[in-house]
Amino acid sequence: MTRIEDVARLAGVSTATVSRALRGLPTVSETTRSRVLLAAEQLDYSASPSASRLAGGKTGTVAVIVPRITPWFVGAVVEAAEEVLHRAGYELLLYNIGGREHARHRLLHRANLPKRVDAVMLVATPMGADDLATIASLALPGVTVSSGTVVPGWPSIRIDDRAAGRTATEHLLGLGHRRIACIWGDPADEYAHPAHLERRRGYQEALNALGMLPEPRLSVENRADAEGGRLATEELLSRGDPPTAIFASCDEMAMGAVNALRTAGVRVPQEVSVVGIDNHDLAGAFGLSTVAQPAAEQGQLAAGTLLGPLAGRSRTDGELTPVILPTWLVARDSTGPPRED
Amino acid sequence: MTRIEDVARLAGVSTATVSRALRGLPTVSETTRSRVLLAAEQLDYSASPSASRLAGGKTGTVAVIVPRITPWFVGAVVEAAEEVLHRAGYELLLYNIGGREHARHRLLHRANLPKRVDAVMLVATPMGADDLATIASLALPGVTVSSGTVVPGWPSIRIDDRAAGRTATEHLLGLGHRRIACIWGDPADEYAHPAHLERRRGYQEALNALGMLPEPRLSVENRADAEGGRLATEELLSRGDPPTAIFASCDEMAMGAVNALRTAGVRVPQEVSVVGIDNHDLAGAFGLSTVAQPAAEQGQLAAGTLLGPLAGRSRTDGELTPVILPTWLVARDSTGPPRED
DNA sequence: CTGAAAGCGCTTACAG
DNA sequence: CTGAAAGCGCTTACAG
Repeated sequence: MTRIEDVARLAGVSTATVSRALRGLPTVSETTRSRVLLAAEQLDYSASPSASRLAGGKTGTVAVIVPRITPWFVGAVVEAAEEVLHRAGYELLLYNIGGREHARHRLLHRANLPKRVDAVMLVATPMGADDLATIASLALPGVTVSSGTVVPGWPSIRIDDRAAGRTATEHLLGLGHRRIACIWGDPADEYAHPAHLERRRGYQEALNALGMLPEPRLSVENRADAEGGRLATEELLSRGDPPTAIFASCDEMAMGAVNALRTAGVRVPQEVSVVGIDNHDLAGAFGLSTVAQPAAEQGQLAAGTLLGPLAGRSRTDGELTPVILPTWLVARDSTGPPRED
Repeated sequence: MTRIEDVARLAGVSTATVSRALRGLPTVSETTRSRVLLAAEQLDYSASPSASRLAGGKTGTVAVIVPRITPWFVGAVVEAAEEVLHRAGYELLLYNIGGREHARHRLLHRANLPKRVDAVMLVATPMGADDLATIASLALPGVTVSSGTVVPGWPSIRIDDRAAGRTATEHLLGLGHRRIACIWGDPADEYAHPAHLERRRGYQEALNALGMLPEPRLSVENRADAEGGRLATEELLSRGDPPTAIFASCDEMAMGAVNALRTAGVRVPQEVSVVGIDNHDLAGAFGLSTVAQPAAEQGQLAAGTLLGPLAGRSRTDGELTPVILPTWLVARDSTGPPRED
């Protein structure tokens, strides 16, 4: 491994000058800089990250914290953020804290985040009060993406989940449906993502706006995935007097619902319509009507937000208004007018 | 930030002893160790990674290289590997080299991987001869997961893609189909993943075994996602004299195929059967028949494989037989006997 | 614009 | 089993 000293010797300058020249600091004459660059090139030199970090105090790394990796939304956000970050020369340390309490605890208490990274990005990861306090004590810059909870001092990027729920429900109402069920995800445990709750609230608001009251028996809660959607829908069907339409709080659940209906011999959308939220990668192939949210844009924006603080620019400490990205209806084949009885 | 010296002072020992005690080295008396542990606890001390790396030469980090993050298989592998790695105390640096040639080049030539990580995991990322030579010159331990190409000296974990293609096709043949189309992914560019080619070969072999010859007009190539499956299927339908069954080289394409068929008014499986490969997360909700492969297991195994070299144990340099995991048929609702004409 | 020197916070022979 | 000291390879005031 060639060291900075080798480059300094070859270029005939001090190591301090090599360091400055290679990092593009302005206090180096052009002729010196080019000499250094040439020498570094010849020796195929690049600085040791560990040494730079120890001496400079910056890690050039950001921690991306996710609750899972496989869900479509998480993957899309991380993928987009990764590109922005790497393009800007930063590394991405991935932490999946999942449902595993010890993983969350280890990350927050033992991982020593401030010594490992310069910034943190929280994707779809709600935090309890305890965790929020811990994070605040880290004094790292950060950003949250669709995380339900807001970290004081960090920008937040998200959609308006309640509005998305309203849009989905209004789509069904507009088609003429009046018996609309809601299947929604994530039971209310400590780390449940509030998005589903919000979306359900949107559903209720849309009904209320028409003077309707959501029927408790038309509301079923289950896991926020396809399997949960299937189970919730089976439960719904077992209760008798089925709805003419189902609003699901995410596309995975909606797909499970469509599957359960077809399995039960119920035609979609002729007998029952289904609408979800997200515009999952496979929603198109599924023919699923949904309310789309821009996932990649959220990842890009979030990463972009970090670039300033990473470069040392302290954030404008003004009040941080959340960035709320638009959602929009994408009507496909899983919704239609209710059957004429 | 408390430093090792603070702990040493409080415990009344040297920093060398603190370092040894905290890392669990055997050359420390139990009474000393517990004194050190207590002091570290009191001061909430944990070693600075940068300093440890610089002094010790180990990064405690592994690079996970992927071609994308959103595909189901990649996410499932990374998720499983992440858990094993973090549990063992290692960090995970994520590199998405995507289709971006400059990302691949930067990672291999500029990122200085040996100074950043102790090991590398290649997920579903085939490499050209040039890249292989570069990787070999890095002299890092590593492992490949379903990457098509094998890196000399690295274990490889994968499935038998050709056998999977055969199994899928034999399923259709067993149902009585004789006009079976193949839609398959990834055109043959330099970085195309060979899995699709192999799976298609399995399809051909299955036909050959029955004395049949694959018809060129029943074979269509397109992108390895739902959209590509849709387009390939539309092309197939436009050629007239359609098949009674379609084998798709991955589930995403299969879902796109089912969608294209339904959109064209063709019932699945009554008029045309569709089978994929992977057992994608949503294949169940989709009712898709498929040949399943164990993704999480591949991630776990791969991460486990790295643990030895990471701990300093040099690999048994014997010949590395690839670990080939089993695949199995999961018949759902998208396949059935051909229509009686 | 440039250099000498100190220092970042650990780990590792080496010696005892 | 333990410690003093050197060293890992950079960056950063400080001085000029």
